[in-house]
Amino acid sequence: MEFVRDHELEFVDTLLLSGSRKRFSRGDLIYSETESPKGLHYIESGLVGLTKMSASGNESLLRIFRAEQFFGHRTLFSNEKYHATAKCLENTDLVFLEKKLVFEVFDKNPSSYFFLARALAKELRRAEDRSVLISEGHIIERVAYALILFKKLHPEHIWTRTEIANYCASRTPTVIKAMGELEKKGAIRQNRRYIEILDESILIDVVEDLQ
Amino acid sequence: MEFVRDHELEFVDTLLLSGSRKRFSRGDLIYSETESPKGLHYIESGLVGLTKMSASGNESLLRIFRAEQFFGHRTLFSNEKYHATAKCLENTDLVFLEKKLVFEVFDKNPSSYFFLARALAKELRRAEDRSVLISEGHIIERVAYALILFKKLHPEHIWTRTEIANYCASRTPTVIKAMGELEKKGAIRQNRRYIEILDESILIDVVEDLQ
DNA sequence: CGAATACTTGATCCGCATCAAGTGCCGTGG
DNA sequence: CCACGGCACTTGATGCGGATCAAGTATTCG
Repeated sequence: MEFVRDHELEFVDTLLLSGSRKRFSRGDLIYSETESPKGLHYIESGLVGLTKMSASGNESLLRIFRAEQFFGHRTLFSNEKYHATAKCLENTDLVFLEKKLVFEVFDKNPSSYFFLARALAKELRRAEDRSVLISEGHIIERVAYALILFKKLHPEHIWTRTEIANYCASRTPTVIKAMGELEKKGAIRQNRRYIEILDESILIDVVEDLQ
Repeated sequence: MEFVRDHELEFVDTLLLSGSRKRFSRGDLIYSETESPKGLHYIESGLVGLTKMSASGNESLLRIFRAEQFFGHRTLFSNEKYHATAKCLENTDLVFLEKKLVFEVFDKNPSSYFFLARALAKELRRAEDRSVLISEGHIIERVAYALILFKKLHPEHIWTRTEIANYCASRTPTVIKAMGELEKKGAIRQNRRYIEILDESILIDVVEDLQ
């Protein structure tokens, strides 16, 4: 969840002033599936992924939160238990905001729930777009789509092949082979773990070809 | 979107009084992808599916709305264009609520956006649960899951094999074969188009076995 | 009663999961 | 600052689940 800059309101600052700060490392869990929310989380720097594991070993990467965004809001305000796990994709500095405080501040600010609803609406669209993608596309399209999306939203992060696979509902070796194809087409260049997009239009073509 | 009974407020009634009624038939489109929302829709009776098609002919069934629920809310309040298509799964009686009116009534009622956020939160969880399901499960689990869900949420509807396939990110013949398996296990009985669940615990086992 | 839609079954094929056996890189701790 | 342990990356071989195609039957609705 991110509050739109234009409308950024003092109540957000109020919240952040009263939070407690903590540093996490890549791989650390912030919260786990089935736990009850104790508050809201805000990212000062770093990257957090919302993932859901299955016993068959598949880990889905459902949502990604970056610096200056909140997360944990869906569960907190819906009065449920976490349905997925929040895990650091990078070393991350977090601010934790006590549940009681969050509700106080939100209830005092009439527009807060409107912004919350807007954020959830956007996340719902993205979740449904992703589910259409993974339910029909060939793997090369899915990877192309993920690369475009990641470049746009989280360009600073070094995406591992496994993270891409988890987003694409595929597996590491398959993603590596697909990226080999994309490199052959001249769409990307791979240099060690770094992925450079040479020609985004080729990626877009790949995605649209079969959609 | 559904307003919780306990909290059902007069503003909902206010809205519905000022709406215009219209009857639709199975298969009719209420709105299509890329259109701009003109208002909010309410179902008096019937069933509406939110679907997204791809040129490759796959149709994903993303969300299902039943009697006494609103739909079109995600797009209306997020100020986007529709990302999917609303299509009647049964003959349906709708109430259409003018955009301007909806915003007036919502803005006048402080709790309205809270309920909207809660509804979106629930829909987001369901969307993500579905995406985990379709990204990892064997087809028999997916069908079992869909049958449990449909029985719980929309028991009155006669679900076609194709609708189930669209929800499960699969295809009609595959679903038919999976349902044959489930019938062999004694979990369900099929009688023409009607599907009877004989032993839900078997379905649950199937879902949990491989998860 | 006829047309459209839904269901069914079997044959074929291929994309990708899976497995295995490496190599390469990198951060971290001595 | 270097060595080493743990990830991340890579590649090839194999097998299978389910998509696809096709042809036909059943059912529902107008």
